[in-house]
Formats: sequence, structure tokens, C-alpha cells
Amino acid sequence: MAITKKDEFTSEEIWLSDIAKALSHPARIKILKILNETDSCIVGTIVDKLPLAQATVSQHLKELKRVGLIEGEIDGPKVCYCLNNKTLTRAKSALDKLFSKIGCC
Amino acid sequence: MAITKKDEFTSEEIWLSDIAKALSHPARIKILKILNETDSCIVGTIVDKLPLAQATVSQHLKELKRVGLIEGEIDGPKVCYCLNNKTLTRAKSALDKLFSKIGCC
DNA sequence: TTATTTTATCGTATATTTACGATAAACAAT
DNA sequence: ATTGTTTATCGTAAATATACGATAAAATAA
Repeated sequence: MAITKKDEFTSEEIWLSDIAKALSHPARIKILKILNETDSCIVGTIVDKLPLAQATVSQHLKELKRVGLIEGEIDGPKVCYCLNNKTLTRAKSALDKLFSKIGCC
Repeated sequence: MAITKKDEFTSEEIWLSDIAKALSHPARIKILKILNETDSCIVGTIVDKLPLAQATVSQHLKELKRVGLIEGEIDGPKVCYCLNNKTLTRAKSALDKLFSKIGCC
């Protein structure tokens, strides 16, 4: 893009759009569903459940971690990922507020 | 990107990630807030409230319309946009489901 | 008709995203 | 020490997103 103008908005608008960006790929939605449904937080099992290369999954995990939707914990040579309840709660309430009104057309 | 693999996911995952993509820019979050808070659906007033050129705002409106979050109605030479309640409700419940569990780390 | 207003679209430049193989880094096991 | 396992990072190619000026299109107003 030419010059980004994202910093001309409020920090709340920027934060929520950043959360949405983290959710804007089906692989990342699926990762959250996997972490939601099972305790299999280990990267290897996540990779096995996705039709993507290990390097690509690692990139997607990094993006989810960047906005605080998930957290990683080192366990020997393995890494265990899990949902971050605090961020999920905050995102949910921000989205609820955005989606609260009815249409007008 | 090399080759997109988005079609290897479920249609629900693809749909929700597409909604998230539409929300992944602060200008589009702000447009939804404007439509949520006022009846000023006319494009001109939306442009006036954003720090972006008219062509850019039109692109953002197109993206929101693409996923059905808003609808446009022609009113003479003007166009009136509004929220689409049906899509908002569906998106809200899908996100609620995704955000229902607590973390594990 | 001729202008004016309003919005969408085209063309374009630059930035970011997505994907993967290759490699590095960190630990475990032999 | 060497080997194997696991995950992150680097480098890179191609696609997509963002921004704007210029222009088209469509209705109103003069």
C-alpha cells in the first residue's frame, strides 16, 4: 500500500481490527477450534490436523500469539499452545458491542 | 502467496475467516460503528468522518458489502448504507462459539 | 442542454500475507 | 559426542490489500 493510515484511528479500533486480522484465515480459525475442543496443545498434533506445511503452521501460530489469542509454553523440545482466556473475553465483548444494533435499510 | 489452501477447510471456517477479514481494518470497524450509532447511512457523511479519500472509503464499503455485513440502497444520486442484521447475528453466534472455552496453560 | 453532485471503478504503486523448502536451535536419547 | 525429534526462523515467490488520483456513470439542478 502507499502509506498506511491505520494510526489515524482510535486504539480500540486498531486493537479490534488486529484481532480480526488474526482470525482472517481459516487455518487460524481451525487452530482455535482445535485448542477449544481438545487439550492437544502440542504443535506437532496441530500440524497433523492441518493441510499445511510445518513452517506455515508455525507462522499462523505466531500471528495468533502476536495478538495474544494464544500462549505457548516450552515443554522440553516440544511447545504446548493454549487459548488465552483474557484476550478471548475482551475480544468477545468488543465484538458483541459492535454487533448489537439492528439494520436500517 | 504461492497457492492458496483456503479451500481445504470447512465452509464454516472459510465463512467466518472471511467475516474476520472484512473486520481487519480500523476504517471498516469505524464504518460499522458509524452505522451502529447513527442513521447517517449516506456515503458522503461516512467519507467526512474518515481520514481517507473517497475512493478508498468506497473500497472499504465494497469489502463490507461483499461479506454481507452492510447493504446499500440507491437514493437518487446518493447511496444509503446500513447494517445487515442477519449477517451480524450469524457472525456474533459463530464467534461466541469460538470464544466459549477457557485457556489451558 | 449543460453543469453539478454523488458514488463507483480503473489504473497503479507499495506493503503485507501466504506458502514452502532449507536451515538453525534446543533438547532428548543412544 | 552423535543422532533424532521438535519447533522457529530465513529466504523467497506469488497473491492480496491499501491508498489515491483520475475518470466514468447516474441522477439532480440550473
